[in-house]
Amino acid sequence: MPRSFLVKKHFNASKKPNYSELDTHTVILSPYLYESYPVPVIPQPEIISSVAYNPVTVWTATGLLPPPLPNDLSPLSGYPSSLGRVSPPPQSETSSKDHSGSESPISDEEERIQSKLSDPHATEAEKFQCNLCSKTYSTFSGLAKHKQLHCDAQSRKSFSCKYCDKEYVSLGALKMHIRTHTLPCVCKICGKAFSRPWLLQGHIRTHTGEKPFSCPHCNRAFADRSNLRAHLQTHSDVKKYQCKNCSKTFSRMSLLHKHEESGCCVSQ
DNA sequence: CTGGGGATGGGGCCC
DNA sequence: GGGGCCCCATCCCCA
Repeated sequence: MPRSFLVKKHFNASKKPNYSELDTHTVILSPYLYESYPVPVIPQPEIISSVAYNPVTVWTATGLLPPPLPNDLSPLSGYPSSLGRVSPPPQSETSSKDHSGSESPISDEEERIQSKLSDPHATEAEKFQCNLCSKTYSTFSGLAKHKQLHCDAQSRKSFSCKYCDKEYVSLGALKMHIRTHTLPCVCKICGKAFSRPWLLQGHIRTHTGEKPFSCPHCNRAFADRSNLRAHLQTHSDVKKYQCKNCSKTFSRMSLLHKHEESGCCVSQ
């Protein structure tokens, strides 16, 4: 899966991009002032109607303050249940999970049958017509169900992004998606932009060195919970991702993929 | 080459 | 409806 349209990040000094060129709309505030935390700069989008779009308000310092370090951050108390469970198979195409694919799974015929089954008068002449697709129903409830499950949802699927082909059934979903284009959350130190505040928050930890997630088995600490979770796999004898052929286990799916690509599964 | 850490994106859920 | 958070996934880099 492509990592998205975001510009590939390079944190090595030798590869550090000129973030000031990323977005001419961004304003880089003076660095090293994190007692006030970064203020996101919202490019004024023209991707949706001005009526619909409601720019994100300026954040307050409290809104971006790093979370306190609760005691239950330790994986011992908070993680085992999730860590122990088996991950679902990876999605073959994440874009298929977005809101654009939210059509009702109920076919027209099934819907009609459902409508009739649920209504004792379904055999009567159909007199309730959908004003969107002209389909007729014998009862109002049948029509209402149709509109709720199918037609209204389709008619609402009209919020499309001007930056890409994606469509969304709700304005909120579109707004969130648009943030991935406009990247309104800008780091005051390096100017890097993010789509969501918590992404920026995690990024800020790379500057501050804050690592609130500590491993209960060793002295390591991590700035990101997911990375701690991955690290905990390294302490496990039986790791989460197993090769179907040689039964070797790996702490990360990427390692399993590498293993498979190296020829283990091909040779058997 | 392999394993692991760092960084980050997106969907989903909850409030 | 929106924001915050969680979880999963992935890419990149390094030892």
